[in-house]
Amino acid sequence: MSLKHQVARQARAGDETDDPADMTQQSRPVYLRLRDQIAAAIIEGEYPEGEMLPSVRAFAAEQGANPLTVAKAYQQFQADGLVEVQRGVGMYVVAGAAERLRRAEREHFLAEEWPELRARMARLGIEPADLFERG
Amino acid sequence: MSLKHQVARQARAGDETDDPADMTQQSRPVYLRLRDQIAAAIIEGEYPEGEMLPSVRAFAAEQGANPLTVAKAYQQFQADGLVEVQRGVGMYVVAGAAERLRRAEREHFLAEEWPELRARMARLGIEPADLFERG
DNA sequence: CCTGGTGCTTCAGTGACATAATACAGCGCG
DNA sequence: CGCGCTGTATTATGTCACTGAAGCACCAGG
Repeated sequence: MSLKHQVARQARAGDETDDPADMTQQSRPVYLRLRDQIAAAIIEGEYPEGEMLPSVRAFAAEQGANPLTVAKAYQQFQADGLVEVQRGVGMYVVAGAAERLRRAEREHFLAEEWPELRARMARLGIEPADLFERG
Repeated sequence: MSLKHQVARQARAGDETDDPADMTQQSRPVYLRLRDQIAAAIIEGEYPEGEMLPSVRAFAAEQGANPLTVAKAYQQFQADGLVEVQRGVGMYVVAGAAERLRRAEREHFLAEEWPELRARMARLGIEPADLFERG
């Protein structure tokens, strides 16, 4: 068996523990998973600007989640002004949301994640150049 | 008003920090933080092979954590056979642990993390050149 | 022996997370 | 208007990860 370190699979409430000997799994909360999923969809134009996002109920049914959980994921986008809420109608992607989102995530990645990622790669003996040479 | 349990793990989309009450930004569990820290120390030879790891109590006191939490972090290493437990004495780093650990983490990184990391970088429009201009 | 170090087990509390059921508020359309 | 869709608020329930405190089991040395 392999070493099981810093994996981050998903095994949240309601899931069965497939491995009784190892119950130490930090699972990503559902609403954060959904949030990332939606963010990626917006950036990639899957939800075009000006278009309506799936309703919380529809998206919840599609993802097998609770509408409240979906609402929690959506909430962060409206808090950031990336979607406009028309109560009783739906939530619409505002103009420039995709670019703003990409810019913000890009900045966050370069400033926060990359440094420690680079240190970790160095520790593991991985050269950054190697990663882009292979397919 | 917002939901009662808002976990503003944002710091990403949106520079308008609307809510200063930025509490637990998805704080990584302590035992996982410690585990990574120890893994890095083993790989870098800070805890040489054959040497004893700090006792759970000592390490807990040093890190300001609970001994049980430290034990939980250690547990994964002994489960993977990277440390040898001598009950009543201490936990010792087995021979070849550093290399095995590096190899395993490297493998995991390349197989699991890198693909989606690469996809995400592509989505964010990050070129390899961008990564080295800052470092 | 006994004392002090180790790891390890048991019991318990707190809070986040997710879900459910219910109800309310706003909008569009026939 | 009434119906059906939207998001939102409220309350309650259940589960589980995380953490902690106290105590047990083991070993070495005086």
